[in-house]
This record gives sequence, C-alpha cells and structure tokens, in this order.
Amino acid sequence: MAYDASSIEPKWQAAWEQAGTFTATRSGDKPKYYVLEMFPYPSGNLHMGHVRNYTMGDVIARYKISTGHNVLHPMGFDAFGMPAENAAMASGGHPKDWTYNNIDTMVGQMKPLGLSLDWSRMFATCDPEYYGQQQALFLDFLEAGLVYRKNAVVNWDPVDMTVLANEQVIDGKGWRSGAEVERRELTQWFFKISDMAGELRDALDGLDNWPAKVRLMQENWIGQSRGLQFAFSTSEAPEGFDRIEVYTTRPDTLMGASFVGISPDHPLAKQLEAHDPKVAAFCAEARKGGTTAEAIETAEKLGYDTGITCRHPFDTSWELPVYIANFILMDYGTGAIFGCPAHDQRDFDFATKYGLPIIPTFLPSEDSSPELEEAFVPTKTEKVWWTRPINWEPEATGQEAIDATIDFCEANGVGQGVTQYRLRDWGLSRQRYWGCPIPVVHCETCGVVPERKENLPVQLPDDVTFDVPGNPLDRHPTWRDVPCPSCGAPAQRETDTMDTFVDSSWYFARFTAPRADTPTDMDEASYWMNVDQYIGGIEHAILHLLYSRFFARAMQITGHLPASAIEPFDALFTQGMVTHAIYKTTGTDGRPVYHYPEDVTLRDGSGFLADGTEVTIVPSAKMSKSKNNVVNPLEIVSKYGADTARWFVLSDSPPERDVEWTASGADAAFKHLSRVWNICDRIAAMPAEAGTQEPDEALLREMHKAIRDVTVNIESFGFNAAIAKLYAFTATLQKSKAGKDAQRTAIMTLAQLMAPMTPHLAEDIWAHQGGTGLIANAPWPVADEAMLTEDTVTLPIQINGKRRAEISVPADMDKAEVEKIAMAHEAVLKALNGGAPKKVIVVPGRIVNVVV
RNA sequence: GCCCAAGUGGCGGAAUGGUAGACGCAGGGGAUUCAAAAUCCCCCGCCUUCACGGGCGUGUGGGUUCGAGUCCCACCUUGGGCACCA
Repeated sequence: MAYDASSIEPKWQAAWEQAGTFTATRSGDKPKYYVLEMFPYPSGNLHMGHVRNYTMGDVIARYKISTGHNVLHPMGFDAFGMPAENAAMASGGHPKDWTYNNIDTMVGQMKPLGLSLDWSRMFATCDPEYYGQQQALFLDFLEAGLVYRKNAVVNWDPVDMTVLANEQVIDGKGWRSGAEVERRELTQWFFKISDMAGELRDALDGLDNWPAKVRLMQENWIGQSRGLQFAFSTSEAPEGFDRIEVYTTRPDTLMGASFVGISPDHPLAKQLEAHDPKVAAFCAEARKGGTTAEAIETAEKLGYDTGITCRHPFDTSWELPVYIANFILMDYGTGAIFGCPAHDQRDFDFATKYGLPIIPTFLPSEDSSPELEEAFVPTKTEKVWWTRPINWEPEATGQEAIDATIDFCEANGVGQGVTQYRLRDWGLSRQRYWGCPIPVVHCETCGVVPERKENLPVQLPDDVTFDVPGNPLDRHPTWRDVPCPSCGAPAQRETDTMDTFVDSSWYFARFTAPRADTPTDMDEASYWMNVDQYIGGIEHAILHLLYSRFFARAMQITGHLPASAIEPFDALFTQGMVTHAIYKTTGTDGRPVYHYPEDVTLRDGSGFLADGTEVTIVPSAKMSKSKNNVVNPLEIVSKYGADTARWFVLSDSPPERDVEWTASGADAAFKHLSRVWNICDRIAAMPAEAGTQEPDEALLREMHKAIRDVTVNIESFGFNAAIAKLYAFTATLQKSKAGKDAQRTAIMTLAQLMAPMTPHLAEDIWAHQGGTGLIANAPWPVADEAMLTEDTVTLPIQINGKRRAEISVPADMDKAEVEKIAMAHEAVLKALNGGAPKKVIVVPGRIVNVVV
C-alpha cells in the first residue's frame, strides 16, 4: 500500500484530540515547559511563513512532551487593528464579523497541520473577555502612575485618520497606509516606558538565550548616552529665562562653543513667539519641516538670532548668541544645545551660514593647522592634540577629556554628569474603532475619571458604520454619553482606543489562565511563566518585544505577575521567511509580467512557459500576491500532506535563515516520507528469523548515533541538520541486512526521532509495528553510550598539515603505539626520506601530524 | 554617516582549531521494464593524469598555530538596524 497522507493525517489528529494529548496540565512530578509562537493577525490567510513558525514550535513542544515535561503550547489571534476597519469601509461589513470569520477560516487552515496546540486556551484579543481584562490592567497601571496624559505633537496619518507611534512612522510615512505623516498637537495617553529605559537596557545582558542581534537592536533603540548637563546664564532674556539648561555628550568641546541653540518648541522660543511675529513666523516654518528621510537629509540648517546672549561658564566675559534652530529636537535632552562648529558637522554648517566663529578644541596633532574645511570628528578613543586642555594632558583621547570635564564641572558646581536615553514614552491612543477602548470618562467637574472595575469591560458598540472617515465612537452618542462614575453628572467616554501593540504585550501571560476573571491568575502565572521558548519573526525585534518587557515589569508592579517573570521570554528564536522564486517576462508595455509557478516548466535551471518563451527567474523572493509567487499551505497539504510540508520547511536551510520553497524540494520531501513508509511495510512483512550478529550490531550502532545527533540538533535549533541525519540513517536502514528484530527496533526509533517533525507518519509507523500507546506520549529514545564508542578508529595521517594517508587502529591504543604505527607507514617513510621528523603530534581518536 | 552580521561546489547548506563539501536539489551513468512512470544502485569542487596519483581550493591580503572555513588584523562585497538624539 502506498503512503497516503490524506487518510493517515485526519486519523491521528482525531486520536490526539480524543486522548487530550496536548491539553496542558499541571502536575508536581514533571517540570513545565512553555513554548510559544508569536500569534497571528487574522488576515484570513495562513501562509507558509506561519507553517514554518508553528512547525518549529511544534517540534520543540512535541520533543519536550516526550522528554517528560508538562507542556503549554497555546495559540490565539492578535485580532484588533485597522485591516478589519479597512475591510468594513471597502465592503460595508462589520470589523467584528470580518475578524471572527477570518479566525474561523484560519483555525480551519491550522488544524490540518497537526500542531500540538492546546486549543482549549485559544482566545482573540478582540474578545470582550480579553480586552476587559486589559482595561483592568490599564486602570491598575493608571493608579500606579505608569500611564499618564499629556499634550503632545503626534504623528498624524491623514489617510488612516489616526495617530502613529514614532516606531510606526517609516521614512516619514505611515507604516500601514504609506501616507506622508503630519505633525499635530493632541492630548494623548502614554505609558511611562522611558522611566524604565535604564532597567530595560541593563536587563538585556541577562537575556543569554536571545539572539545577540535582537539585544543589540534594543540597546540601540533605547539609546543610552552619558554627558554633561549644565546651564548658561543669559542676558536680555525674558523673565524666568535667566538660565538655559543644555545637555551635551561632548563637554570636552565646550571651549570651542560659538553659539547656543534652542528648539522651536523650547519654552523660551514659545515665549518669544508670543510677543514677536517674526519669531512666530520662523518657528512655524521650522516646525513644518518635512519628516521624510530625504527632507531631513537635504534640509537647510535654519537659525533665528534672538538677540539674547549667554555667558560661557568657564569665562564669564565670553558671550555667545542664542539662536532658535530648526535642527534641535525638543524631546531629547533639554531641547537646547551649545554649538561647537569645529567638532560637529551640523554646527559647522550652521556656523558657516551665519558667520559664527569656528574654534577647534583639539587637532589631529600639535602642528596641524587650526583652519578647518569641515568639522573634525574623530572617534572618542583616538588620541588627539588639545589646544586648551583644562585638567587633562595635551595628548589625550576624547573620552578621557569628556570624563575629565565632567569631573571638573561637578567639582566646580558648573553642572553634572547625566545619562540620557533616546527611548520616548509609548503613546498608546488611537483614534480608531476596532481596538480596546480606554476605560475612562471625561467629566467637566471631576476631570478624567477611571471607569469602575465592576463596569468592565467597556465594550465596543456593535451598531457602527464606516461610511465617513474618522472614529465612529466619536459620533455614537448613546455609547459616548454616560454619567460620570464619580459624581453622576453627564460626561463622555474616552473615544480613543489602544494601540494594538498593547494587546500583544501581555497575551503570553493570559494564556496561563485564559478564562480567569482577573487579568492573570497568580498561581497559574507563577507555575507556567516564563515562556521557555518564544519563536517569531525578526520584524518584532524592537517594538513587540520591548513593549512586552515593559508590560511584564508594569504587571509585576501592579501585582499581576511574579517578580520572576519581569523578563517574560527566557529564550527567543527568530526564524527566517519562506521565499519562492519569481518568474517574469516583459510585457508589451515594458512592464514585468509575473507568471504562476504552475505555468512554468523548469529545465536545467531555466524556466519556460507552455509556448516556449523563456522566463527570467528571480530566486528567493518574499512571497507576495502581486508577484504571483505565493505557495498556499492548504494546497500543499492536500497534494502531499501536512507532514511533507512540515518536513520541507524544516529541511535545507538553518531555521534562522530564509528557506526557498521549491517544487522539487517538496517532491523530494514527499518521496522521502514515502520511502520511510515503504521501509516500515517491508520490515513488517519480514519473516521473524534469528538476527545475524554483525549486521544487527552495525545497524543498531548507527541508530544510537542517530539518536545522539538528532537530539543534539533539536535542542540547538539545528532542524536542518537533524533532518540530514535522519536522511542518512534512513539510507542505512534501507540497505541494512540485519534481522527483523533489529530492523523493527530501528524503524520504531526512526519514527520516534521523526515524530516532532512528521507526527502523523510517525504515529502510523508506531501503530504498524505494534508500539504501545501513542508515539506522542512515548519517552524520547536515549542513546546508549556503549553503542557510540567504536572499537577501531580511522586516523588520518598528515605530513606538514596535509592529509597523506590513513591508518586504522584500536580506539583505546595509546599515543606512543599510534605514533609507532604511523611512523612505519610508507607515506611517512617516503616523506622522511631516511631523516628524523621534527615533531610528531598525535591527537587520540582524531589525527596524527608529522612535521618533517 | 554610525552600529552589527554574513561571504564554503551549478544551487540550499554541513563541519567541538584536527580527513572541507555531510544531507538535499540540479546534473550524469546504470539496473528493472516490451516501453514508460515509479523504485533501486553508482558518480558528481576545480585543474592534471589512461590509471595509481598529484596540484589547487571555504570573498581578498596578511598573521597566530604542528594544523585555520573556524582564532586575530586590514580590505572588498552583500544583507540588516539606526540616523538632525547634541
């Protein structure tokens, strides 16, 4: 009988479900293991990237079950967000219907993959049971001072009519709509993530099982810098502005200062603006400046001389002009700087334009000219020659001078060393309908009043329409107008909803007690947290993972997570994409025409259409509907079965790298599984003769090596290498002349080793060979050390580092004996030509190297 | 501009400082078959040799070492992150 996945796979999926194999249970006798893949957005389409992501998690989950763990492996949906509203606007339906229909569809696409998920824990973030608990968290955060409201210049997306976080603005465009982002001032809710910047940065060092790359990206994002904060005293300034605080990371260049610059949003600038139309005009112009990368790149440095002057802190007779400048950001440092044109290119450009002095504080060497063509900015670790050192040697590095200046300023009461972070607070308000409502009410007399917890969830109204842009909650009187929870007077609900990154910042904790009537159940959370292995895409390296780390800390402060869970993800793995070649020709209008893979015939690496036209092949492209190179998982499952798809996405490429889907590769995977199936059949049909000692032992030795290698590879995420070993062991078994018992042991072990990757086929082989119970519950095989050690080993003999011969010696032969045999080898005798070797290195069990 | 990572056959990729190229794809040869499909077996880095063998080979150039794909330095290329952050 041929291998038929379509009959095998549903059978075993039903068996697992009936046995409750993957329902997470607590018990004291086993360690727990929590494996989680980043939950999907319910777009309605499962793609190969999902299959790869979930298969990797599944391999880990199944492996951990068979190594005696209580495994939690849940799945849910990140279900709020704009595509649902966009769909409603486009087709007139309701975001809720669209979303829940898509969830049904995707569950239907996921189940045939045979994933070891505990479906009883499933939820979607748009379930009122979930977002109601999120509102409870919000209220607790509010009480703990972790959320606040402020007026802020925000990024406004004019197409989506919503505010975007800085991180959601890419090259000055909305991350989703691609529209040019405008600057608007609105009152917004913020999470105080910047308070934790130092802690979030320092704790990265403890995340040993995270990719170094992700830790580095977060470190750069948090952006710590050490510098000096001090004040210039002013003259001719309006009242209340007799000092201007500035922050600098280069206090060593203070003796080269030639102006003081303030942001157009600086309080002093605003003060001047109020009284002087010329200042107001300048500030308006400066603020308008585009936010696109090109605009910033090419923007001219603009300044407005306020007529105010500052006294240099080291020399009070030295006066510096105060400019309002368009390149100074209000929300970094103090919003004010001193400009040192000699050692900062921006300041250099500015000084050149406004005729300000350019005074170097250091030069490449003692005899260098002080005339500069451009700013001189060496690295801080390079030794340079100082023209006027304060308290350091004339030849010193920038870093040495910086440290010395901070010490000097602190000692003389001029300023103090300060650590600054680039990380800003997380603005969470969104002017959208399809999100978690912010549970507060605005009352004229009481101000911002939190909703009472017993009234949660503040549920989204269902009767809304999307025929006009903007937020339907704003124009829904019966939902919006409510009595104040505090005084009972007529008041209005907050109509902003939360950024969807909030939803995904704690779902992993909710999975530990998904039906609890508080956000978490501390007992369950203490048992299951942390996530032992988290798997997802590198695109979430910064936002989602940083926000989740913040949330875990905030949840600990508000009593929703134990202190042990403030770093919620013990280990992180970022998997690569599934790509596919693009086949294109050029149309009559000169534009590319993309062809479906099934319309292209491949011969010797070239591709042809049915009419013989050759197509251009672009390998390894991201799957995209517009490029006609999407491979649909359901089609693959119905053609080959889930096990083939799973096997393929794990083979060939290392999991952190992209893997290219190829039809020939999928065929090869299917053929291999068929081969294993046929071997199983053949062994079952073998007559039960007595085994023959030598072939039996040879087979079993290879089996134990396979156990060792596959185990090591699974534990280290080397799935492609594990699969390579399984191919090799299958070939050994196929050719084996061993007796039935040994072969039966081998095929059953092979099935066990394959079970994490191809669970259905493995179960079927197990049942076919009379295995006890489900292979999913069978204990993982253990390699027998005695079977791993060889009696004799083959040692290469190198002469001067080049391999020249081989000898076969007993594994435990001592060095001297090995050397004697090697020295008697004809290749060595020939190389020595009667002389004596300079040196002989014998590495037992490894190599012999003779130096002549 | 700053920071980081990676460069190995025709392709994807293996390789605790110890026989480079496991395994898969593509390619070639053979068995089986009336023939084909399917299946099975063998070959497959480059140059050279009838052959045995020899020479060269992990982006480039140096270095450390008995021995380097692996460690160190410089450079080149590709990919990624950040960027008017003082």
